[in-house]
Amino acid sequence: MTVPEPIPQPAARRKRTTERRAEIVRAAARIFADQGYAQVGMRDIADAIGVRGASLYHHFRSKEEILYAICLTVTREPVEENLPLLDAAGTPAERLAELVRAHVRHLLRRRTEYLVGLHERAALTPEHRAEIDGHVRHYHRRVRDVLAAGMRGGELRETDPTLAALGLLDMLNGVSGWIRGESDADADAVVAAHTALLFDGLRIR
Amino acid sequence: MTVPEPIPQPAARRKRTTERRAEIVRAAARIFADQGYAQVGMRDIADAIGVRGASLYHHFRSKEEILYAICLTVTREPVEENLPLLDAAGTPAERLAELVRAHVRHLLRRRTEYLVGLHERAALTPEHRAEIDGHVRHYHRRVRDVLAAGMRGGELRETDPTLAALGLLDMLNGVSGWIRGESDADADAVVAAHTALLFDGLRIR
DNA sequence: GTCTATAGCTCGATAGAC
DNA sequence: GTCTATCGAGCTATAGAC
Repeated sequence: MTVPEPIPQPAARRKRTTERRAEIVRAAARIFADQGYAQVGMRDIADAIGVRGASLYHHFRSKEEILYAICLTVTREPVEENLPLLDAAGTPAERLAELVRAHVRHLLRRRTEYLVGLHERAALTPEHRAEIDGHVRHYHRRVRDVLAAGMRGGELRETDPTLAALGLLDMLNGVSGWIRGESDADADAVVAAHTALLFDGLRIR
Repeated sequence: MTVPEPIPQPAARRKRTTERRAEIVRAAARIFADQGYAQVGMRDIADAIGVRGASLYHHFRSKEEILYAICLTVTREPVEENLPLLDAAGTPAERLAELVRAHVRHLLRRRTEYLVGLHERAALTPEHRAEIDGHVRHYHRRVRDVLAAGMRGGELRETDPTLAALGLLDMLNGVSGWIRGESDADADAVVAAHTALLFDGLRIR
């Protein structure tokens, strides 16, 4: 019998699809964050992981789909991972404080993705843009509703819950612009300061 | 005698340089905010004001110089117009509250410029980038110093003044992402809510 | 799964007439 | 100050070999 041996591919040339995808997204986020989405070419991303530009099209249909993957990381992931904390035990203020901690920790873990996902949404297709905006609005509404519940219960000061939720989330997302470090402890230093600022305010009374 | 009459140029074709510059900047900010700096071509900007692309190069040396002009509006202008309020009479908290009001009012007047200037700095040349970042850091330092003065004087709660200034400015600048309206009164509704949030906090004590 | 090669565009910027 | 015309560079994406 003459069944031909399978030709072994050079190991350096193969890589499992799923990890390659993640590698591309991570590299792209890094470069997009530094230079801006549209200034970056597919060749730049390919160079960063040691392949040719054309090879990226085996994993993503377009450059925009890479951006879409980054945006999902900073919108759908927080919805799935952080919002359940708002359904846990405790008062509204306690649950909100837990969300703040989880939000900043996630933000530090995915810092470059936040920098891109917060600033480059204009480059998404209308369909992707609509989905991403939907996640953002969902997150905001849940925060607003917990704020409103805390006000009804007498735990939080009466104010417009929509504006309060916008202010709170703007403050938290702005952290991605300047936070340094890697660990949850690095995040928690910011969490302590911002939680005190948000709940107790600047002024001594 | 046959002195030739000067040929009158069609009025629609002439426009004084300074107002043309402002017109270009305003149109560019609008389109950059909608579509992102790099997605927009010089032809798009030219179309919006009814000229050909080449004509823009009589007023600006490059597309980047238009972006630079926009960024100056949202960084140098606040330094020049808002920071003097921190030197006025009153306690640190009172002067800070005046700065918050002026900041949000300026932000609403130049809303599209803020959307661009906050998100597209990566596209500036290194020299322009350095100057813009310098204005931003200057503004932040002055806010931080007033916060620190308020803490020393016992008017404000003790906390890291650098983190507090970053949190405060992130909250204020985030307003550009969702505020609607035109007038100072529209701005002041947000100012009232955010000032209460920043100074008194969410929690009832 | 990655490669070479290139099609097909679009864009920023310039030259020179009016 | 604006125009027409165009250069040359750079880009995304595809075709097809390996």
